[in-house]
Order: sequence, then C-alpha cells, then structure tokens
Amino acid sequence: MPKNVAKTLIAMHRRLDKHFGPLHWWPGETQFEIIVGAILTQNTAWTNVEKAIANIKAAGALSPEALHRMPPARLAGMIRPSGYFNIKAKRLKSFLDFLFREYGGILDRMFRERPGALREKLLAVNGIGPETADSILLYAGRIMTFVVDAYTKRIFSRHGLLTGKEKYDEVKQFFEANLPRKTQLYNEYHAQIVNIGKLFCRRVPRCAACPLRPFLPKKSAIRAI
DNA sequence: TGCCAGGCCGGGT
DNA sequence: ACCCGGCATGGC
Repeated sequence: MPKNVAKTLIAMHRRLDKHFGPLHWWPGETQFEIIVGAILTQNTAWTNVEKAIANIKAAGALSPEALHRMPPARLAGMIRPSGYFNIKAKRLKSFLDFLFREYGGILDRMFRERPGALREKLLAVNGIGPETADSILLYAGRIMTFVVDAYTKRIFSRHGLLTGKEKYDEVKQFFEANLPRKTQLYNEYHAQIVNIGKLFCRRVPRCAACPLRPFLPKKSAIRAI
C-alpha cells in the first residue's frame, strides 16, 4: 500500500510538471527576499505581497541591516498592501532580532546550523510557524524539507490520500516518507501544489478543468472547505 | 458585493 | 490537546 501511494505521488508530480513546466520557485532573487516573502504571504494573496516587497525595494531597504534598524511603524507602512501589516511588521522584527542576536545578521551563518536545530530555532521565533519555517529552510536555505500548506491538505484529502484531519507534521512526514529525498523534487512539488490550488482547489473546488482530475477516486466526496 | 488568500498567536475549554 | 477570534488589504 505505501508503495502504491509513492507511485501515485510521483505520477501526480509528473502530471503537474507536464502542465506547468519548471516553476523555479521561490519568486524572489535573494535569500533575504524569500524570507521576507515567506512571512508576508501568511494567509495572504501573493499579489499583495509583491506590492509590499516593491515598497521595501523602492526604499532601498531590502536587507537585514536596513529592516533591522527601521522603526516598526515605518516598516508597517511599507508592507501595508500585504495585509495584517502591524502584526507582520512585528514578525519581521522578531526574525531580524533573532538573526542579529544569534548570527550577527548573516544569513549564511544561520544556514550553517544543523537543519533540525535551525528548524526548532525558527519555530521559537514569534510569528514563524511550521509552514514559514519550512519555506525558509527549503527555498532560502535549499535544505531538504517538505513544505505543507492549506492547499496540500485540501488537494490530497480530496484525492483520498489524506483524511484532512492530520496535523502539519503528520502531513509533512507523509510526503517525506513516500517521496524520494531530493531537495529539487520537494521544491517543485510544493510550487506545483500552490499553483494547482490557486487555480482549481479553492475552498469551493473547480475540479472540471483540473489536470489532476484523472487522479480523483471514483467516488470521492469533493466538498467545500 | 461578499468571499477569499501560499498562517500564526493567545486565550479559553 | 483542540478550538476559536483576531489580524487587514486587494482582486474577482
């Protein structure tokens, strides 16, 4: 049975690869931009995050040093389009405090940590939960960690591979146990999941045109949520 | 027009 | 150990 699941996961990945081609994620040019984006995109449409990052760039402030010394109120003003701007300004500050306290503001030093230890330390930062931590590790640090998000649970429970009641770490383990342990694969797969989710697997599903339609079980109860 | 987006935290049970 | 309200803008 687990063998079968592994085959299915790879087959779905190939189908998505055919549909989207290479996605080369994360959308962002530097490690730091990826981290900022990971925090700003929490429960937020990426188009809004782009505006916020554009504001930071326009101010020439997209660096750990600049954001670290910037007054929180000014930062909040710049990231206003990304929503939750007050709380996200605080979260960015929490990360920067951590980065400078532990690593002198140098990302390379941070990523020199053992992956497991770094994940724990990131999770201890206020405002960084499991998805944000794993996105930072995988996309900024190129560390082999599978990223789970709302779409992941929704898509694979609708396909009968998850119940939908699993917790974050259980879903993560499910993929890591059933996929070849390759950073590039984890990278592409999560990007594909987000893309397919945005287009076809919203709270109210649009399965008719979904490229993963052939993988739906015959009698699946596709419902909202 | 209302619903929704690539979560997370803190307080209550 | 769960469950829930709060946080906020912009696009369809």
